Amino acid sequence: MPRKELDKIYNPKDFEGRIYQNWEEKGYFTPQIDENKTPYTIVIPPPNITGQLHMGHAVDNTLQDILIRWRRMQGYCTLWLPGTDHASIATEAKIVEAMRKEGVTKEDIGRDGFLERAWDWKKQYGGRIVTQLKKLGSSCDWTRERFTLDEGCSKAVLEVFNRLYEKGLIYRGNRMVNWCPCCKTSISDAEVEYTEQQGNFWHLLYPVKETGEMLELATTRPETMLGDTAVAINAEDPRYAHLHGCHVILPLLNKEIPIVCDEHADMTKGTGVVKITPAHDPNDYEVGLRHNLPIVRVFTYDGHMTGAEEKAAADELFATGKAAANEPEVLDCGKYAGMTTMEARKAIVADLEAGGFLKEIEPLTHEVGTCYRCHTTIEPMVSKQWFVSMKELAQPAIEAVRGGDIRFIPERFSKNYFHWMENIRDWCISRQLWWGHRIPAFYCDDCNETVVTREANPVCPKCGKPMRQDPDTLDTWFSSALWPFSTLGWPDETKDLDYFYPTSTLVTGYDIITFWVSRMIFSGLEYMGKKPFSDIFIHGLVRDSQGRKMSKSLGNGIDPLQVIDEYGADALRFMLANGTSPGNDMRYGDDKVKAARNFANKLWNASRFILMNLSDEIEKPELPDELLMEDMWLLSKYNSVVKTVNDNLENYELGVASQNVYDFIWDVFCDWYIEISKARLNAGGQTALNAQKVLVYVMSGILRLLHPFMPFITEEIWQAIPNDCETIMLASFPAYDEKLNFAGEEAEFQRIMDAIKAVRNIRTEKNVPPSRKAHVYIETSYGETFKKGVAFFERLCSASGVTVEETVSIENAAVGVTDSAKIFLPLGELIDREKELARLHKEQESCQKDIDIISRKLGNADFVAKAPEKVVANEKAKLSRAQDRMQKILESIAAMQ
RNA sequence: GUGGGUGUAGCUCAGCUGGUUAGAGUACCUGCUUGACAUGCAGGGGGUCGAUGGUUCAAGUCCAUUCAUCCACACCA
Repeated sequence: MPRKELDKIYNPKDFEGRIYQNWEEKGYFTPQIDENKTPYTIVIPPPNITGQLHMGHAVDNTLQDILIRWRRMQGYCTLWLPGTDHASIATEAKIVEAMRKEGVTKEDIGRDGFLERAWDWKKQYGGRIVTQLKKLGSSCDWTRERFTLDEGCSKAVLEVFNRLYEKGLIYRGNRMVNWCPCCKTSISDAEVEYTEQQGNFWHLLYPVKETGEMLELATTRPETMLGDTAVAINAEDPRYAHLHGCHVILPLLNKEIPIVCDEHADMTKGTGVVKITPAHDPNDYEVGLRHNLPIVRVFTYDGHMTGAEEKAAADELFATGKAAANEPEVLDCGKYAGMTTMEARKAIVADLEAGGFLKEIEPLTHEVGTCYRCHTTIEPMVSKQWFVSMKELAQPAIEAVRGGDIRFIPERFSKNYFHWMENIRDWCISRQLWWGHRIPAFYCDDCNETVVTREANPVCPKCGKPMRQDPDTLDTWFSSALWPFSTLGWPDETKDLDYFYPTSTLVTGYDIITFWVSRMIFSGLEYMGKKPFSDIFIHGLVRDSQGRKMSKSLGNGIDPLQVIDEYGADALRFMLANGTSPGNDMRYGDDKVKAARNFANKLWNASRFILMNLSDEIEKPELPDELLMEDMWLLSKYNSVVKTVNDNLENYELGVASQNVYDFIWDVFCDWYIEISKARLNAGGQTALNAQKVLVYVMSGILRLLHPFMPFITEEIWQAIPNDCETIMLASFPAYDEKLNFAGEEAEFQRIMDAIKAVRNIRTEKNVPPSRKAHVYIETSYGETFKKGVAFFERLCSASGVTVEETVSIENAAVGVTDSAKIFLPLGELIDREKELARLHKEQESCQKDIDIISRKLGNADFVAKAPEKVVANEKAKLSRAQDRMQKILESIAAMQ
C-alpha cells in the first residue's frame, strides 16, 4: 500500500477538511447494529437553528467526540446522534425582527405565511451550525440527523401530550404565569432570570373607611394599585388589631376594599401592611385565593393599561358563562388606559402625590425577573395556559438519581437537581407563539367543549360541529425533553430504539440541568419506562482570558471557527480538553491554543523523523523478536500510560487523560527514546531495523491513544506510517498488556537517565558548550547496565567516550553522584579543586537532609506499626538509595583530599 | 436566606478514594543553528498549597471555624 508523504511543515488546513470528508463518505460515523456488540450512545444536545458555533458548543461537542471515538475504537457499537432544535421563542424573535425591518408584522401575513417564512429561514440557516460542527471533527452519524420539529419528533410530541392529558397530568387553567410583554408569551419558571435593578419603594397611604386613619404601606410597583382588591395585615400584629374586619378606600378609584388577615403580611418588614393585587403578583394571587378575593387585571398582554375594550371582552366571557375558574375581571383604567405600564406608573404616582396619598419615595436595589431570551422585565399575569402537573412525574425522576441508576459527574450537581425537582411547580407549557408544535387541543365555539386528540381535524363530540384548534404552541423544551427517544423513532417500536436506548452518556453544561436534563429524565421514565441515559457528564463554561462570561454585549466572544482557521481543529480540541476538570469553568487563552498547536507540531515532526528512517521491510506495526533494554523501558512506560489513559477516560477525567498522553509523547517518546534511537538508526543493520520496528509500534499506539483528542493529525500520520487498519477511527484503542510490563529494564534504564542528567548538570554548571566533548568515566556496580548505554552518553551529553569500571580514580575531574554511580568528567583547566569540593559538600548536605527525613519517619514506631507495608517498604528502599548515594559522595570527597 | 464552587509558582491551571522532597503549560534567566521539530533542545530560579484550629503514624487532600471571590435557587409588599 502506498504511504502518504508528510509535508515538512505541519499545516492542519491542508488535511482537516479532506480527512473529514473522507470519513463521512466512507460511512465510518454510521454504526452497523450488531447484537454481539455493546452499544454506546450519545444524543447531541441539539443546538438551536438560530445559533452559530460558539465556544460553548465547541467544548460540549469536543468532549462528546472524545468519548465517542474512544468507545468506537474500543469496539463498542457507537452512535452519536445529531440534530437541531427549532428553538421556538428565539427563532420566532429573529424572524419577527427580520420582518420588522421589511415593515411586515405577523398579523399582516398570518399564521401560514409566517410558518412558511420560518421554514424558509430554517432551510437557509438551520444547516449552518451542522457545517460548523463538522469542522470541529464531530463524528456524528449524519444519516440519522434529526430536528425537533420534524415529522417524527412531532409525532412523539403529539403522543406525549395526549397520553399526559388522558392521565390527567396535563390541564388547562387560569394561573399565575410569567409573562414576557416583549415576546408576548408566557414562559416557564425556569426561563425567568433574576437581575439586580435600581428601583424605589413608594410608601403609600390608604385611608381606613371605619376609622379614618391612614394606613401606610410600601410597593415597588405603584401602577398595580388599580388592581388592588385587598390590603393584608398579620393577624398577630398588635398595631392593627383594631382594624380586623375594616376596609380601606383605594385612592384614585375611591373603591372600598377589605383589610384581610394573612400570614403573607410580615410584621417585621416595613409597616407590616401589604397591598394585594391578585392579578399581578404571585404571592398576592395566593392570598387572593385564600380569601376569595376578586382578581382584577389592569395590564394588557403587551404591557399597557387596560381600557374599555378589554373590559368589554372580559365582561362578555362572564356574561356568556364562558369564564373559567379564576377568570380575572378587567378594569377600565380610565385616564390611564392605553398608557404603557411605565407611563402609568409616573402618572399614578403624580396623582397619588397630588391627593396626599404618597408619603415618601425610598430608593432600593432589588432583583427583578427578566425573560431569559430578550431580558425584558417579566410581568406576572393571571392567564389561561396549559400546564403539566409535575409532582407525580418528579418522584421517579428523583428516585432514579438518588438510587444511582442515573449519576451526575461530578456528583455534586445532583444536589442542584434534587433541589429543583423537590421544589418543582407545575410546568407552564403553552406559548403564545406560532413557531413550534401546535397544542393538539380543540374547542367548540358553540358548546364550549374541549377535546385533546391525535386527529388533525376533529368534530365536536357533543354537537358535531367543526372545532377550532388552540392557537398556541408548546414550550421548546417540551420536545427537547423527548429527544433521547423521539430521535430513535419513538413512539414507533424501531430497531434503533430497541438497540440504542437507553443512551449511555449525556454531555452538557451545568446551566441547562433544570431546563433540559431534569425534563428528559422524567420523560424517559414516564414514556419509555426506562431512564434516558446512565451518566450525565457536566462541564463548565468557557470564559474569556479575564474570566468573564463570553457574551454578545461585552463583545468578548471568541469564534471557534477563527481559532480553527488559525491553529487547526486539533489544537482547539486539545486545548479545550486539556487542563480542565469536570464541571469547572475554564478560561480561553490564545497561548493555550498555541501550546496545543506546538504539541501537534511536535508529533508531526516525530512522525517525519520515523518516516525518514523507515525501511520498506516494515509493513505494519510489529515488535521485533529481540528487544533491548531501552526498548523494554519504552514499552513498559507506554504500557502504563495506556492503562492510566483508559482509567482516566473511564472516570471522565478527560483533562488528566490528555495530559497523560501529552507527557508520554513529549518527554518519554520524543525527548528520550527518539534521541537514543538515533545511534542505532545510524548504525544500520538489524539493530536499526529493530529500532524502527519499536518506533513504529509505539507511534502507532500513541496515535491511537491521541486520536479521540486530535482526530485529524492522528489520521493523517496514520495513513503515512505502516498501519493495520484503513482508518485510525476504526483501529483498536490500546489496552494494557501484561507482556509489556518490564519493571526491571525500566529501573535499569532509569539509572542511565540519572547519570546522563548528572553529566548534563555538571556541563551546564561549568558552561561547557556541546562542541567541547569530554570522556565520561563511570564507577558503578551496575557495569552491565551502563555498558549497554554507552552510546547514549555520546548522543545525549556530549561524551567523547565512556569508560565503565568497578572503581575509577581520576585526577582533576568534576564528580557527579547518583544512586547507582559515580561519574567523573575530566575537564582539564575547567576544574577547580576547591569548587568541586564545595559542590560535593552541598550535595552531601542535601543528601543528608533526605536521609534525616526518611530516618525520622522510619524511626517512628507508630509509622512502622500503622502505615501500610507497601508505604514502609517504599521508605526503606528510598533510605537505602539515599545511603548508597551518601556513601559515594563521601568517598568522592575523601578522594579529593 | 438555603445550597454549592473556587482560593496551589508572576499568569492559566492539574493534583482520583490522605502515603516520595507538591506538578504542567506559559512567562522569566543561562547556554545551544549536533539534518524530526527554534512551533525546538538542555539546564535553572520561583510555591510556609487563602488563614486558624483539629483528626491521623502521615493533611494540598479529611473535619470545624474564618476571610476572599464566584455561581445556583428562594425571598424581597
